[in-house]
This record gives sequence, C-alpha cells and structure tokens, in this order.
Amino acid sequence: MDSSNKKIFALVDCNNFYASCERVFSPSLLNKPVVILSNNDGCVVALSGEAKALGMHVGTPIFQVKQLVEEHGVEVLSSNYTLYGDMSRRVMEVIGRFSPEVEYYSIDEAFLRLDGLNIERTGYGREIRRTVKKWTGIPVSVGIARTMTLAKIANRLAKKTARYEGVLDLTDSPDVDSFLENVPAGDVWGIGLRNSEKLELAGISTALQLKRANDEWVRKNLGGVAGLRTVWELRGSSCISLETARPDKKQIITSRSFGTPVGDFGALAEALSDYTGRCAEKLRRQKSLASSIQVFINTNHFKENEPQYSNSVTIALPEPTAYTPLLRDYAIAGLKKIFKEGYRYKKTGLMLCQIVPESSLDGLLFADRARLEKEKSLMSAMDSLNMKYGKNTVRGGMGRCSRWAMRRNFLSRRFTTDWNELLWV
DNA sequence: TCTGGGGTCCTAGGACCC
DNA sequence: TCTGGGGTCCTAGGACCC
Repeated sequence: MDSSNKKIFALVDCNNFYASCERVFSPSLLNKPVVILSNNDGCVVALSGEAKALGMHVGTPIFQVKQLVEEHGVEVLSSNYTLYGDMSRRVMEVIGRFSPEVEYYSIDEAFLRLDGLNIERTGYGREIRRTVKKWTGIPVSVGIARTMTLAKIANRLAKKTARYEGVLDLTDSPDVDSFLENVPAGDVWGIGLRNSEKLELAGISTALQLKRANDEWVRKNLGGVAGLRTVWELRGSSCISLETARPDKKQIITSRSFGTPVGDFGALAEALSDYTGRCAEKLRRQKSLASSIQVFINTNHFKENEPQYSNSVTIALPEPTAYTPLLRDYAIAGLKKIFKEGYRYKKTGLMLCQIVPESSLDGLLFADRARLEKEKSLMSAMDSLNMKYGKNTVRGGMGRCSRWAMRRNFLSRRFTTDWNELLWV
C-alpha cells in the first residue's frame, strides 16, 4: 500500500514542565523531588520524576502529604505562571522550526505534521529533543504516529521507557497492538475518569480492547461521535486535525480562590473588580467585544460544617463592549444581586460571553463611533503600559487588598520577565 | 489551618411551531 | 379509554482537556 500521502503526527511534550522550568534557574533542584502547587498553595499541580516516584500525584492537597515532604526533603514551590508562560514561548519557538504545520496545543505540548518532510523520523525526533534542550534547558519527549491519539500514546511510552531515549515512532509499526495492550484505557486521550469507569464495567480495561470495541456501543455509551472518533483514531484512521490557527475564545473566564475566606461585600467587589480588569484585557488582546457577562460567587464546599451558598447571574449588555470601567460597573451590579450577608466566601469570578469581533460595531452612528474610539484608545494605552512595566502598573484606581490576595508562600523569582528579578551570574 | 484555573464540545430535553 | 409527530432552537449540564 502506498502510504506516502497519509498523515503523520508528532507530539512534542515537555517532561515535568513546571518543575523543569524551575530547575533551569535553580540547578540545586536537580535530582531532587520537586512539587509545584496550585494558586493559594492548595494542591499539587506538577511534580518532578523523583516526586512521582514517592507516590505523589497531581491534584493531591499538599497538607495530606506533609509527612512525605518532610521525610524526603521534597522541594515545594508556589506556581510561577509568568515564568512558565515565558519558557513555553521559547520552547514553542524552537519546536516551530521543525515543521511548517504546528499546533501549539497547550503550555507544554505541540503537535507537528511530519508527512511531506524528507526525514528519518526517529532521528528527527532526537534532533528536536537535542535542540530544545540545548536552547531552552527544557527536556522534551517525542511521540510519532498516524493519528493524534496514537501520537499521544507514543509520547507517553517514550517518556516512560528509558530505552527509547525520549522518542518513539509508531508509524506503520506492526506491533502497535502489543503496545496498546499495555496502555490502560483510561490513559487514552479523550477518555476521562467517568468514561474509564464505564469501560471497566463493560470489561474494557486496555487501549487494545477499546480499539476493538463495538462502534454502536461506543456511540451510545462514550459521548456519541466524540467517543467514536477516539476509537477510530486508535485504529489508525485520522479523525482529528491540527488547529494551526488559534480560534478566538468564545468565552473568557477570570476567577480565583481567596487565601482566606471573605465575608464582606467591599472586599469581594474589589477582587471581582480586579478580575474584571484582567478578563477585559484578555478580551481586547483578541480584538473582541463581549455581549454578556456572568458573575459568580461561592463558599468553600469542602467545609461541610459551614453554611453553603453559591450563585451566579448573567447580565446582557446593552451593546458589546471591551471597556473595563463599563464591564466593571456591570460586574459589581451583578455581584450586588447575588451577594448574601453572613457567608464566608471562598471564590468569585466572572465570565465574558457571546463574544464578537470588534468590527461588528463598524456600522455605528458617528457620535457612538467617537465615544468608542476614545474608550478604545484609553484601553490600549493602559494595556501597553501594563505590558511594558508589568501587571498592575495602571489599574484604574483599585487598590490591592491583602484581605483577598492569593497565598503564594514559596514563589520563585520571575527570572526571565522582570528586570528586578533577573538571574545574576 | 490547608482542596486551582481556564477552556471546549456534545447531548438531552424543554419550548415552540405546524 | 384512547390525547400525533416531526422539526428547530436554545440552554443546562456533563464530560473532557491541560
């Protein structure tokens, strides 16, 4: 069979990305167990290999593994997204050199199309690995296959199995099934916890069994066409394509939990106001406007002994906007509607919805246009100042209040993005 | 004491219409 | 006694991803 015109995908995935970023700038962390915590230093969101080997997992609340941390001298760090975002940009820039068609899938992963390139694939994968490591300090693994789902699996095996040295090419491999036999069905891309429980009940526990499952059963029990796509991809028939251009977001959320619970309206309003500013900034970055806004608050549902309350409200805006002061007014008005006295709130946030492009207001009357232009230039002045001198340089008069600030007790420096925190050699 | 944040897609089911 | 059937649009919520 002539396979020259069939697709080939590579997945390049950073190893223990957040921990690796920290290690680039703090070599003392090398060869030690390292964990990175979520906002508010709540639970583990990333681990080094050594920490995984101790039996720690993503999602574990840090207080539950305190003993392990002390016994083994685990290095514990607050997450430093400014640093990770900047390192991600560098890694992706290097990866992008290896194919004309790239999807930057997440902060630490990219898919590449390799068909049409005149290469020896495993060698090419090694070259990607070497180059990214040399130029950024970040170790990556490469999985190669005929479908994106299989490339995910190849990548996972490349990471886990030392003798592959970080690269596994399953393209046209006659042994695909023997690999799939050793992959739990729940580890397949697109099969989450709920579905893997369902599969287990149906006697399907490996990727190979899933590949051989009955189509009709899959369609009925695994989320319809989405489940079918996954199964067909396991069979080597490519159903998912690269998205090389990031489509505009259809909804934009900003929300945070508080370091300590918040009971009074004023503090909630300050926090929400701050989040609205950030949210609107994301909206303007993609040159869009929002037509409606949803505000929500909730108490800490883990505290079973405390009174619980959560609510949300959606507000339709009279016209689409990205103007922070206006969005802020509506957000606060929404908060007023749902706020109830007497609760200890854990979290608030907002979602901008029904997002449309800026150009959708082009047909307005002159007077409205003039006002919009004024708002727009004010906002872009603010955005560029904040970009240049750091977040919160200009914030429209809202003070940061320690009552609702995040806990980040173990933060590394912003080595790469802040003049005051550069690494000195 | 201590439990993240930000997204997307899909389906089911209700409302409504003829 | 028995109370159609099919289409469309919308929203809420479930499931997934990192």
